[in-house]
Order: sequence, then structure tokens, then C-alpha cells
Amino acid sequence: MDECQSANQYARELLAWYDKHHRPLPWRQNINIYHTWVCEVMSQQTTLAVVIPKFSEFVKQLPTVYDLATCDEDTLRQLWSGLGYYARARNLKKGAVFIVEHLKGRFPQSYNEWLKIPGCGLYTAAVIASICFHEKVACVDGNVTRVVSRLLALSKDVWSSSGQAVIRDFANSIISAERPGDFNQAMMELGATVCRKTKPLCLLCPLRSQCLAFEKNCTELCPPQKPRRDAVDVELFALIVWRKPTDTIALAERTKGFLANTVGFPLMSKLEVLEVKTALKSREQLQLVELPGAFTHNITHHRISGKALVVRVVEDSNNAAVEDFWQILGLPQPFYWIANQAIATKLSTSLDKKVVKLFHNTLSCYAQ
DNA sequence: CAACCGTGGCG
DNA sequence: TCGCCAAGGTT
Repeated sequence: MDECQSANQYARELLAWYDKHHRPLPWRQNINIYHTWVCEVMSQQTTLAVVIPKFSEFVKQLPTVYDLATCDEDTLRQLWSGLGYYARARNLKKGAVFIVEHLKGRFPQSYNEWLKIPGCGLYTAAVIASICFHEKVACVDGNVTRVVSRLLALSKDVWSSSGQAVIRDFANSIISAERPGDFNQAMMELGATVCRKTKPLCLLCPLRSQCLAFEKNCTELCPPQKPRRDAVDVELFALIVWRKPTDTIALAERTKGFLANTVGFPLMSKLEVLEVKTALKSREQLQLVELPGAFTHNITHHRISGKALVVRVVEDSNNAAVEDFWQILGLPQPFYWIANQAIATKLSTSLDKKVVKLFHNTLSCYAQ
């Protein structure tokens, strides 16, 4: 029963600290399964400061799982704009549709059931199950990994799947049976505010007396740095197909490469730009202009230097020429004509917003 | 299992 | 300014 005693001590100290010091996050006001699900998916791989306003707007516009399941894609994109990893938003909606269509709108009630929901992995299922259903299952995120690796003075291999299993097993061995949800949130809160990656505030830590890394004075080595890919430079071109007479612009659902499955300007390599130029030689009604200026944009480990090309459709009567051109180049389908004035409200990704800014800057230059 | 994917904020 | 990073999941 030694193990039980010490486990209780971890949880007891941690929860006492949490009760006193936790931050008042909007989704903690009162427990709501839908809110918990949305905020946890939103919070994946991002920072809470960014999530908080986005979360509030999201649940204001889509207050229930029914609203999410039936919302249009454009609304979803706008609500997710700025959060990145758009597959999370698509999966969230997929999950809502699944819950409405196959579960009669009744949320899954357990860890194992939540694991079946799209975009819901070990972490998210554990958080939801513990907070909403008091299931005794520990979540493991970057914070929990850091806290546990220090408690146990683990200075290597905590990020691999086997290492994560070790972290998870330990967290499960000390989780509070009475308040599993608060325990999980407390571990993350401790990692975020006290047991920080750099300059941890050990003197304020409720688990200090049980922390091996503190005892050995090796918190800087625990956990080891996450392995990262080397940065890669990429040159990218965005295609702005512009029907000048009607002042409309083509946006497409990109199907591959960067920002796949999002709507915006077709993106291409320098090589593909050459194909565009060749295709345009025999089409006098389409004029190609490279916009002055450039933009930079990072996507994971890619350092993108981008330029924008305008394909100007001179005569509006010639819609067929564009269709033809689009198909020959294998540009992403389907594509839509959007009024130039409304274009900013239709774009969701940060990269597309940079592109359109370049375009509008140029237009205003010519107007003067 | 390693690689992949977006973004805004911060030191 | 710029590299690093943050409440992961999918393939």
C-alpha cells in the first residue's frame, strides 16, 4: 500500500494547489461536454491565449453539436481561421455529424467511445472522459510529459511512443480517483505555469518534495528536447485568376501539398509556373502578371518564400477559356468565382491572406 | 514509428 | 528580427 499512499500524496498536493491557483478558463465555468470537446480539439498544438477568444466565438456561433453538424464549410473555416491545422476543424465537424446521425445526438460516454470520434486521440479522449464522465484515465500532453519526466528524473526517450506509454502509466498510477478531471487539468496547469520548460518555478511547486529532478538539480535536462526536423526553404507561387470585367477571383479547394483540403489560391512550384506560362502563350485573352513584392510564410519546418501571379481574364465572355486553362493545368477542382470585394471574408488561411494583401496593394497602386 | 501538418506569440 | 514553441492526431 506504499504505492497507494504516495500516489495519494501526489494527487492531494496537486489538487490542493490547483484549487488555489488555477486560471479561470472560459470552458471551466460549468462542465459542458460539447464545450469540453471543442476547446480540447482547438487547444491541440497551440497556445491557450490564442484559443480563448476563438473558443468563445465558436460556441457563440455554433452553440450545440447540431449547429456544428449542419454548419456550412465557409462558416467553419472562418471560425477556425488563425488556428492552423485545419484538419482538426474538419474532423470536429465529422465527429458532430457522426454523433448526430448515428448516436441520435447523444455524446459518447466513455474514453473508449470517444477514441472512435474523428480527430479524438488518446489525449483528447482522456481529457473528455475524465472531466465529463469522471473516468479515471490520465491524459498525456506536452505539459504532463514534462511534469512526469521531472518527477521521475527521466532525461531521455520520453517523446517516443514507448516513452509516452511510460509517462501515461505513471500518470495513471497517481491520478485521483475522486477528481480525475481536475487532476488531469492540474497536471497540465502545473506544467504550463510552474513546471515550465525553461526557468521552472520549483519553489512554488506543490510536488517539489517528491520531484527527483529537483532533488538531483537536473530539471534543465528533463525532459530532453523534442527531436525536430531541420528547416527547409521552399519557393512557392500563388495563382490569382482574376476576371477583371466582373472583378471576381477564382478560389479552389486545394487537394494536395501545403494547405491541402483548404480553400484558397492554387499554389504551385516554379516548375508548374512554367507550365502556366506555356499554356498562356496560346491564349491571348489571358494575361499573366507577376505581382511586385513577395511574402514569407512558415508551415511546420518549411520556410516558404512566396510570390503571386495574376492571370488576368480580359474579356468576361470567355469563361470557357478559363475552364479550359484550369483543366489543362490540372489546377485543383472544384473552383469558385468570388467577388473581389468579398474575397477577404472567404479566405481562412494565413498564407492566402498574405497573398490577397499583395494583390490589393498592387491594385491600389495602379488606382492612384 | 517517423513524418507530416498551421499559426500566433514570445524571448 | 527570428527561431522556437504550444492542452496532438493521422498516416
